[in-house]
Amino acid sequence: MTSNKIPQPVIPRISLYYRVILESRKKFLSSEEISRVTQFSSAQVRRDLAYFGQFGVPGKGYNTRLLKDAIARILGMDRKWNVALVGVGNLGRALLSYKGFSRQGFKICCAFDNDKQRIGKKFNSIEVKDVKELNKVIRQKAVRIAILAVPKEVAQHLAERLVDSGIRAILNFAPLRPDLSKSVAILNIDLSIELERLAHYLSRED
Amino acid sequence: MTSNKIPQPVIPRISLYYRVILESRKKFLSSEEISRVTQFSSAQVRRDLAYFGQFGVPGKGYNTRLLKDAIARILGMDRKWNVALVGVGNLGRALLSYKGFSRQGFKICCAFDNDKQRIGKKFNSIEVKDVKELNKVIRQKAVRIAILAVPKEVAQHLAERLVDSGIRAILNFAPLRPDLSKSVAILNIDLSIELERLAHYLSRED
DNA sequence: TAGATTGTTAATCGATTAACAATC
DNA sequence: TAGATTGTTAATCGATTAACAATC
Repeated sequence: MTSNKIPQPVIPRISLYYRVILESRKKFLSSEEISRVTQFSSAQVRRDLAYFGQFGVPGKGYNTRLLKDAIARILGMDRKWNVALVGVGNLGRALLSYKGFSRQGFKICCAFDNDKQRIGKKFNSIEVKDVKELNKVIRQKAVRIAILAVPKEVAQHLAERLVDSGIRAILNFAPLRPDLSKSVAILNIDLSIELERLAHYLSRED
Repeated sequence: MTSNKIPQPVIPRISLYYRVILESRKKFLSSEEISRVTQFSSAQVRRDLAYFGQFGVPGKGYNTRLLKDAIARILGMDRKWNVALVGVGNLGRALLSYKGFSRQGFKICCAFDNDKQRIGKKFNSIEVKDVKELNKVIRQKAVRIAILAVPKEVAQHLAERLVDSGIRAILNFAPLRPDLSKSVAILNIDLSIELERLAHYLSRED
């Protein structure tokens, strides 16, 4: 029923459809209407949704309330997720203060650093713990998602410790791709690579 | 010579090869060696590089110094890039302080905000300017890359103003995809979508 | 019923890979 | 020369799209 042979790009697109639905006040939305807002073709909208079931009504479109619930379930947004944060530098603190996460059901429930200056301090009412306690705390709270915002030199090591602690999915901001068991999901947000893509684009221009 | 029909995923991979080359102390690197580090197949490494020319020596591999220079040229890393920052909230300040950018030739040369509390303040020796001056300053400095780190409510408007000011490439952190002329490159870093991908992955697991 | 829009299939497009002749 | 590795082609794989019968 769920993901049998779903193309990689489908889930991120479904997230975008979800936003459109959340913001719509209409009872029904057609694939054509979703297409207009997201810029994906209506055929793609229908195909993407059809991977997960039959949510539409021919001639009318998709019942917004039902589709919202269906997508929430697909994306795991029908529940709350605890998230562990490793690294409370500039970026880590920015993420701690970001209100958007909680609005979507993600709660940073613990934060770790190795810097004595930071340990014990509170940011956004989360107390920074010594990274030595990482394993203990994550196990105890049964956290499964982590955000890794540490220097590249320690990223591989800490990613491994996260997995040892029970983490199953990592959002990694270090400019290094940790090499982990294939059963752990890791998404790399690599700002240098994105900037290089832009620089390449401009270099071609002139 | 440059990009005629280069598949989208090529440039980000080339960025990763570039890192491997920068960190290698060997005179020659084979596609097989690059493959081992990056986890892309050696055929893919050769194919990707071949889009841009013939850099290798059959039987030996790629001359590291020559390949480094070639890729630097491809990625536009053979020069410096000025970058404008719009939005000096938590995330914007984190990006201002990030040392990694300058190491790669990107320099945040100006920063803008609409918050009186922030205007005039200096972060990392960059003075925050009133967003009203955005057009004037960006034109005058002839900046072509911008980082957009503002709330989603104002992202579309500010993206348009950036383009009006001469910006040709935008790294956007707002959870909204600005709709711009196709001739402007825009890359969206959308943390909500990435977290939803992870949540989806975990939801399938159990 | 007539009009609208879904869900799905087959055709197309785009990217990756395997294999190997060419070459150092 | 023998050994190694490139650059490239053809085959394969994966994702998107166009089209339309089914259906409300």
